[in-house]
Amino acid sequence: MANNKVSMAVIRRLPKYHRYLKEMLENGINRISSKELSDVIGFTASQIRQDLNNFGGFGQQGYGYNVEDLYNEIGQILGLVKTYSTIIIGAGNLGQALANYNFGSHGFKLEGMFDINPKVTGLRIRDVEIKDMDLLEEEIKNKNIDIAIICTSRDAAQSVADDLAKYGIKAIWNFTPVDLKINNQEIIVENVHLIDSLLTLSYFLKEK
Amino acid sequence: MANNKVSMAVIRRLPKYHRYLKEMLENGINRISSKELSDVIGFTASQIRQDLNNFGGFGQQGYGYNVEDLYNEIGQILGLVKTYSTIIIGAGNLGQALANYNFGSHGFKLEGMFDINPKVTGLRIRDVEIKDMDLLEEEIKNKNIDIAIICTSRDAAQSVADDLAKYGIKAIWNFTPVDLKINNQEIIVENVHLIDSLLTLSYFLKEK
DNA sequence: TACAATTAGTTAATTAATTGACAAACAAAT
DNA sequence: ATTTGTTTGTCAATTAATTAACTAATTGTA
Repeated sequence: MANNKVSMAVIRRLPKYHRYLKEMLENGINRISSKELSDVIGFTASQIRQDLNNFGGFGQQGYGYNVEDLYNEIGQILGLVKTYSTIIIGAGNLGQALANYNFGSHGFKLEGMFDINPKVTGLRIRDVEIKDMDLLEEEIKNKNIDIAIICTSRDAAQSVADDLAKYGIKAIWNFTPVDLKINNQEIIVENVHLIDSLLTLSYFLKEK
Repeated sequence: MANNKVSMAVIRRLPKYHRYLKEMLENGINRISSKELSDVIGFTASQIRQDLNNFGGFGQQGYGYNVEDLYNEIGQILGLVKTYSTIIIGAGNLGQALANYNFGSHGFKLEGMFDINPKVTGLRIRDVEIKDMDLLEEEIKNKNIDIAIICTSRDAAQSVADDLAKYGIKAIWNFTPVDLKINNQEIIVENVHLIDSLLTLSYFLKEK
């Protein structure tokens, strides 16, 4: 399973499956067919079966899928079996908001926050101290940080990303309106680009 | 131009064109070919030409595209010609962070913030007072609000969205981990789903 | 136990998206 | 004025993604 390359379109649907299955689990539903899942999630039943079969046959003919098993399988596929250590670079409004966001429940532990601004360094958000950027390298190496969340200004973003790459970060979750260029193909970069999302909304609003 | 239905894939690339063209404009570049744009933006030159031709022939053979004109054309397509009035529902960490985010520069004006929590109502963020939810209907109607940004808890999201629809909102930018169900097809809903983005990152991290 | 109903997995068909190719238009140089 | 090189817009070809159809396994029921 997962032998041939799975398309990006499929991968980006997985979190949605995961979300809906969790909800069903919480509601005590323990069995679901692709048809029923289709009705609530909005993908076609055929697509759901295709998607899941990229990773293996999790269902059973005549029965459907066991909700708990499928939820766990998808969690495994998404890598939610271990805890990832994260840091936030840039402790402005967005950085602080993300620090307060409850990613911990999904297995992402916030190990540190960094900023150059002396007005915020020393402050603590949810028991995590905001440290000066000078301590970044040491922290990444000592605590073996997996994921850096970049919430700096647009101008600082690329240079911070270069440093992170140098210090051995494994993944970058980027909230700045910049497409980060990282030479090392081993490093995962996921961009959020909030403005792009807002402009897409704006496009459709104008169309009406 | 823009006669036949433009695909979602194309529309979601427009903000990226807009971003890169703005940067070029700021750097004093006033002429660009699809080939050159391809090199910096990462789409193929063919795709760029196809994308732009969904909306009209903005270029000229032998010359390329005028950066300023193209930037303005895409801005127009994205609806960035008028100012949209927005409100934020849910003035917790994320709501406050978004209030401080500089969307104003793109033509989105924050007209109000709302929360049920008396600990935050009355506070002011960037000159915008956080009001009680009781005043939501009045504000939307009086100030003719275009876009509501939902930053409430997961549990409150759908009920807030139902109210917004009732009060005549035109678009919803949703930051809660819920797929909002709005019957009125005229209302635009754009979901951000930060967790989905993080889980996608997690997937690729696990793959390594 | 037999039979009808259900449903996953899989292959085929269809549709959508991307890439390639090329003629016509234009710019720049001689 | 002519020629050469560039580059778009567009059509065709290709590739990717989605949907439909079908088979075989299993469930539930009589």
